[in-house]
Amino acid sequence: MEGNREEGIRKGPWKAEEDEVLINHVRKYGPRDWSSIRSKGLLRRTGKSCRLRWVNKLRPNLKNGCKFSLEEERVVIELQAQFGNKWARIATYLPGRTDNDVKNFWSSRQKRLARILQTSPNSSKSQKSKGDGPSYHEVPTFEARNFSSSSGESSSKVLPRSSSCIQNSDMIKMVPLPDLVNPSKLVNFDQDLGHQPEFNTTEKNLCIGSQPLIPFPPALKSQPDLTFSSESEDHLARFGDPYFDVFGTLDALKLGNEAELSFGPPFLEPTESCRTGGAIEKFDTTPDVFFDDFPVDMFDQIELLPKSSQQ
DNA sequence: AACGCGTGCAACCGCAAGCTT
DNA sequence: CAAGCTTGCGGTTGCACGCGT
Repeated sequence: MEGNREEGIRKGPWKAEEDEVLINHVRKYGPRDWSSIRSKGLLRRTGKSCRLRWVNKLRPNLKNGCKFSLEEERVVIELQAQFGNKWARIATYLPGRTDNDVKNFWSSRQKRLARILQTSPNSSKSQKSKGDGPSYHEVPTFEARNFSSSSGESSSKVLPRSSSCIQNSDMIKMVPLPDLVNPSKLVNFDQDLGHQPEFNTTEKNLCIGSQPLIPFPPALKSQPDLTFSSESEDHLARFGDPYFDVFGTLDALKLGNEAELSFGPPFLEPTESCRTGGAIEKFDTTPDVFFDDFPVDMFDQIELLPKSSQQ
């Protein structure tokens, strides 16, 4: 429309001066009229670029440079299962996080997971001790280190695979992963994650134990609360089935015949790890270092507890 | 010390929805 | 009602950094 005025458009990393101009604009006019920033000659950036910069970096109360906490990871995982790749929507459940953050987090996670699952099956160190049969039909116990950054001390709890993982009320309620961890379904892994249309929307809150996981932002008061899919409930019901391949891919990894899972209050450590050294990254990884590489959620899909009024 | 690789993040692009005229 | 414009969203890409070899 305006011909070659495009030529003057600046791209690439933002300078501090540009940020300042943008912030001043928002102070004066609010976070809108992005395109006027360029038309007024304040910046040689497109309105889109300005908006993106504001939303992703300059907006107040952003958790910039802060790793996703375990709680946040769970929220993302559960909401992604429910909403699909609706990053903006998911981000509204995560104060201080942007859709870009969520998107990047998820994409990194996907890559990591895909890589692990790709390389694991023939890994010599993972399999050889397991014998001939499909390892995932064995019944190992499973250990996960305490994810807390506080110390190497972890109050591990053994979770026999064939037993119910539902812990008592102050513990995380464990729900087995859906088929996405079933190696036979890996081909369509991404697609499968992208849509799970069977999720219902009834009155439930996202909780860990008896605690609501996160407060829902006011803007979402009209949103249906998170729910637990019938599919997940089905997995839950099947969890006692020794042939239900919840941890199959674990066997394919470095998991031996035994592993423990530890859950409990320290596991729920909130996000204060921000800017203090990346607790998640640094959680104790003693011998079972496989956990470092392991997608956290492979074991810990959270259960959404019904509101008391519901049952 | 150098190199390669993996990862995280910032930013761009195209498309779609919503709004305004 | 339609066209143009703005805003928002999701996918993708490129770069910088850290880590292992």
